[in-house]
Amino acid sequence: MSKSPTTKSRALGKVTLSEVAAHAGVAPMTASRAINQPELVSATLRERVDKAILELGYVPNRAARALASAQSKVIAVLVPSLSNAVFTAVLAGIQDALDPCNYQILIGNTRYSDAEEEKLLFAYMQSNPDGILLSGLTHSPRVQQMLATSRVPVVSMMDLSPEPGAMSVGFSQVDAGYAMTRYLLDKGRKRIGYMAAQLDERTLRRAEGYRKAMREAGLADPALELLVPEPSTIALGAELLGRMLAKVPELDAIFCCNDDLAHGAIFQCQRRGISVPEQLAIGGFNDLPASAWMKPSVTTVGTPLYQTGFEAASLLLASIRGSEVAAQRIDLGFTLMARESA
Amino acid sequence: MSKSPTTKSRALGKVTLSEVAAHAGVAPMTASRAINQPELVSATLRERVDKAILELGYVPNRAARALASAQSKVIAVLVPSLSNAVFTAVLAGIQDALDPCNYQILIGNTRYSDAEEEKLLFAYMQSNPDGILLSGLTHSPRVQQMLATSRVPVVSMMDLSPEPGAMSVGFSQVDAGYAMTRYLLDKGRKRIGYMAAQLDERTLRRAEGYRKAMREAGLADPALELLVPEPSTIALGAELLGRMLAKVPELDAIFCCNDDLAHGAIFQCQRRGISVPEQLAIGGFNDLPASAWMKPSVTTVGTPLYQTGFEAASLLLASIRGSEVAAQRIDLGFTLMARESA
DNA sequence: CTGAAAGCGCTTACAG
DNA sequence: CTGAAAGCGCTTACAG
Repeated sequence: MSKSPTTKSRALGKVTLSEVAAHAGVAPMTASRAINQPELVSATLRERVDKAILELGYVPNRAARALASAQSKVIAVLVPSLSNAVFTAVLAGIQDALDPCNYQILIGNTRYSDAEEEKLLFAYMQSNPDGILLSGLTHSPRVQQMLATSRVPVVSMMDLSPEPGAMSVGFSQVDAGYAMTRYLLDKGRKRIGYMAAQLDERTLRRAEGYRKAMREAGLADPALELLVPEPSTIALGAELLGRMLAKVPELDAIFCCNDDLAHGAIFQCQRRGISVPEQLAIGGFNDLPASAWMKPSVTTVGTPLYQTGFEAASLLLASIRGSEVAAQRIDLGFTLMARESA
Repeated sequence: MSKSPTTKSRALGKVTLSEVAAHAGVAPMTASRAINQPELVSATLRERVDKAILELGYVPNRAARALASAQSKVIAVLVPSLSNAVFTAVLAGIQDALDPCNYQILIGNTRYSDAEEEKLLFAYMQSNPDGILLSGLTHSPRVQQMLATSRVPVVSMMDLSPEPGAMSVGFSQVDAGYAMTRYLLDKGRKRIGYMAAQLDERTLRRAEGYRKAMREAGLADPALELLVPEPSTIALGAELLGRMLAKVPELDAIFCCNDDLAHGAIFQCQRRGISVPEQLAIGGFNDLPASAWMKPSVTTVGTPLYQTGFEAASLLLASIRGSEVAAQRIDLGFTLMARESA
């Protein structure tokens, strides 16, 4: 009550629920109900409490509520990158799905690193999240263990889990890789290269699809693959185009594991005077905004990014609420966007 | 102690500090110290506690700690967009600066909306953040009021505050807008258009710089400006190029308020057979990755995105720690990148 | 260096 | 519909 403001007290010095209650002439419990379950409070008292809140400028203390209720109202989201437009699109979907529910979203950027993912997950676990959204299917043993121990609902995004109990939302990366390769094959291309960076699990699964299609066509050749661990950028796409051509001069098509690489490869072709698609067909992945507008426009695989985030968050919400979860595994599919570059 | 696991108890059912302490044969206080200030605990006890933590799989409860210590170890960051590469670059800098300090970062996407900003800030205030990072200088009265009431340290990013006490990190948007216009003028261009989207405060300040330069050159003409409120995209850049040209056929240069618009405008020129920069010079803003690689490469203004985030977070940290904050206003400058498009 | 007591600001679980 | 009691899991502020 009478703490001198200069004394370093352990309290925040902010307005508390009790003060609101006192101001409104009710018990703290009633003030709490007026805020969280107003329908259980008589109109008169509810108004008195609302007035007190406004007059005092009351801001609820989330930590206290979390501690008392054992519910954090926190959802943790782990994505491998924020600079990659792919994941910001997924995040937009998540935000929209979660927006009405008043959850606090913890966004963690793992930077494609298992160690970072472990660190972030451990940090987030301390907030007792009500649910977790993860990118991809494969995680380190320690991450798997933390998840198993906590028994928090988890939804995986961007690929489909083969495990029966697991919740996942996305599409088959293998099938999508296969589809693009098949498309290039159908266009009559024979020497089709696969160019990939980052080497995350999705990139590798697209490579599987590529190999399957090439094998079926009797055109498989390891020399056609160029996979590097560096982060995927336009600059890298430009560089890899050069290396690819040096390795396989008779190349007639390239499937880039994503659009950044494809854009870089196309810019490089323009600088070298290689005509796309006449001399070299180029396919990308994810259909980033520039792909539709570049000249030549980029043939690529349209993927349900926003929707993946939206559906994954919705599934997680349903699971948190304990309602019967219809589909544990939501296949959103993909679309081959045939344009000018291939 | 003996709660049946089927009973819905108010507790989380997780291992607590007290259990760790009991397991290690010490008081809870000692276990707490072993975790937070290990140097104050004897080696023997420290090891016993560490062992107990491992064996029990203890995860600290952040809410309890926050409540008891009146310190949240949370920093809230509000950015107007996540799909815009500008802000993800800023975020990367923030993450790197904050990484060693074990803060939890709350990333809020205001979507360029004052209402959203208010909503997010109010939600974040409930977590009692130790500090706040804001984008831009201008905010709604309610946001200003929340900030003032809370007395939480705030650092503004992306522009320089004229207010003496305020902390800000960025560069002068007006000066940068002026510099690009001056550059086009120096190239001998006369009918220089300004094309802008979103109409956020930065876009408007760049417009001020543009107008100043045009006025000084005696070439100012309101007809040369095309400002629209829609979000900035490549598609919009392509569309605005058309509208601009229809309005001012003799246009010989365009300053686009950002690179997305510039890319769209250039793609549109390529589709219409307009040569850049011969017939039309095009300048952009922010130096996104594609700008260096496109053909023609894009003349633009390089801005210290990552650094802004890094320095802003560092300044905030210093302010939270109460150390003498050297510069309240950090001007990181900008760089005109002269390339092929202008 | 170690610990017993009290309290942070809420909500749960009961009563009435 | 309203409220008094107890407790969530930690840390502060004191003692020893």
